[in-house]
Amino acid sequence: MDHPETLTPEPQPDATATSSIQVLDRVVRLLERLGEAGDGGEQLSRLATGLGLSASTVHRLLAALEQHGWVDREEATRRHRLGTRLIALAGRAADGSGLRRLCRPALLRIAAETQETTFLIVRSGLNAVVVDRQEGSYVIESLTQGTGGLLPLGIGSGSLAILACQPAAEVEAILAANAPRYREYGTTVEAVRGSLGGIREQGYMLANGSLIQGLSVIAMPIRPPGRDVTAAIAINFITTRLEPANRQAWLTLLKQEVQSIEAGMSLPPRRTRHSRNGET
Amino acid sequence: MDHPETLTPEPQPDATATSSIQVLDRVVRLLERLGEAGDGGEQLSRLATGLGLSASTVHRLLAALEQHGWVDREEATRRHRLGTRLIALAGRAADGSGLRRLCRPALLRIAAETQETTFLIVRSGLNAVVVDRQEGSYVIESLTQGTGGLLPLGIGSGSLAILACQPAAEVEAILAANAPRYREYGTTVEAVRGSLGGIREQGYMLANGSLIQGLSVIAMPIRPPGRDVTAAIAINFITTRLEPANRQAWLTLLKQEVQSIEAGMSLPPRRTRHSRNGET
DNA sequence: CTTCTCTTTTCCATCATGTGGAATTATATC
DNA sequence: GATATAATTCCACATGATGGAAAAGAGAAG
Repeated sequence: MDHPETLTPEPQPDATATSSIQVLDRVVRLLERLGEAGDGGEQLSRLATGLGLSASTVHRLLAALEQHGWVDREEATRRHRLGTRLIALAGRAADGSGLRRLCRPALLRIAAETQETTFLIVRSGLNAVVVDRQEGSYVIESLTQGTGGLLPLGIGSGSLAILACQPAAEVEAILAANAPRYREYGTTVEAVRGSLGGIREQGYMLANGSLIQGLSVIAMPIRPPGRDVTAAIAINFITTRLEPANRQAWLTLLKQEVQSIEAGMSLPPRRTRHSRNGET
Repeated sequence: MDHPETLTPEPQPDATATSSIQVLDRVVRLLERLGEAGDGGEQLSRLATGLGLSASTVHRLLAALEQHGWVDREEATRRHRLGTRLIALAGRAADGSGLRRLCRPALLRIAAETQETTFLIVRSGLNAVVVDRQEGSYVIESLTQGTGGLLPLGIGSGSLAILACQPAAEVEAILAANAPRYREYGTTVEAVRGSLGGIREQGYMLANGSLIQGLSVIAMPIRPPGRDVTAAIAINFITTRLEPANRQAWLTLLKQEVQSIEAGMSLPPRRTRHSRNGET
């Protein structure tokens, strides 16, 4: 039960969510660290020290993960990176709720109409994740998130729109938990909390270069009748391109599309009677 | 009679790759099964029987996965589905190799020029995965794969283009391994093998409605100077829109873009030491 | 409301399973 | 070629994952 580590300064002060299954926790931390590695990938020894695990353990984990395609290994450099199989898994995850499929036509229409890049954003615990993205003609790649992009709830307009629609108690919990991260983005809990009221009243978030210089965003939460709000659609504009004249038109368009999506979700969760009778 | 306890066929059906870590294997199988579940998600008991595991084990696994955001749970229906966190992880996986970032501008240009939907496809073990996708004006959603789409190597034009560029020995191994799956797609090992020669000669794959009725595809492998070929770009056309007059133009355009990508990859960080010590 | 059935969750004794140190082999650096 | 560093294999050990049993919930039917 004791860990007589000689060189490890701290056992694990980080304590990223620890569940009842040790291996799993380690695998998750391992993959997350791999995700942070740059293009070159990461080498075993570095991962081992970074995670505070023995090289043999990391080696075993990596080998197992590689067998499942969750980790790819460049033979030449002997470096590891996240495996392509994860991409396939995530594709299913994105389709799983049906939300992406449901929203894609709307994203397409909005992107086509506004000529701007449009996003579908979904809550993921304390974060917001870009689930789908539709390019407009004006590409502002470097400033915006790609599919799979992750931001703390409260950072980014779509993220704010989602946060604003959570129950009050949960909002506070989220704010508290994310507080340390806000600093990284140059904002504070107070500032974030301050934005929420307006969003709730108006039903949308309008950012005029407030998060990123020169980038304006219109974001609107998707509020399915019965269920929780966990998604939003956001349109990114180069600030100079979002003229007041257009703004109202885009808001109307967005509102319209969102309502149509919500209508599509109002069908009650399909009740599945277990009629499966394959094996006996 | 309800409990299929009578047989307990095999503790390990061994159908899927089994690594040295039992929990991991189970988690992978669990997630994959969740991925196959429809929009409604899957319930614990069904997962348990489907995987041949005890309910308590599955419960523990699900709880742990949920803590990490890898599984989402709809409280109302008590059903489980793949978690949104996986989407974020996959985003990093897709960016990890730098390939997606490198290719996106090309995808954008091609999609803009041809007005058709364009794909970046990457090898993932025995499969090919859609890593990125750019919509054109003509949306043919239902026929084509979304991001994360998975097909066996050999099925689909991009997939074929990648397969054609693998070393001969590996091609045969892949064909043999995928043979059972080809049948599901209405083709055979021989047919697939037959297509490869032409691709190698021409340097691209042109499908005129051969895989899917009415859908034509031009696909070209990305062949980085030193490394293995693991990616391809594909353009999907409604067959009637791919006129012979345009075909050559699109091929030229594609070739040009691919070459530019290859040029961008030609600066690998590490030099490749030539220590042949393979299997003998 | 009561009863019955099916599903999910908790508990716990058991031992299979994953663990890390040490030894070995491969690879990079000088 | 020599040295240093990283990757891999081996192994005895006890930690941590396991499944059965039983409790707690959730519906459905009477």
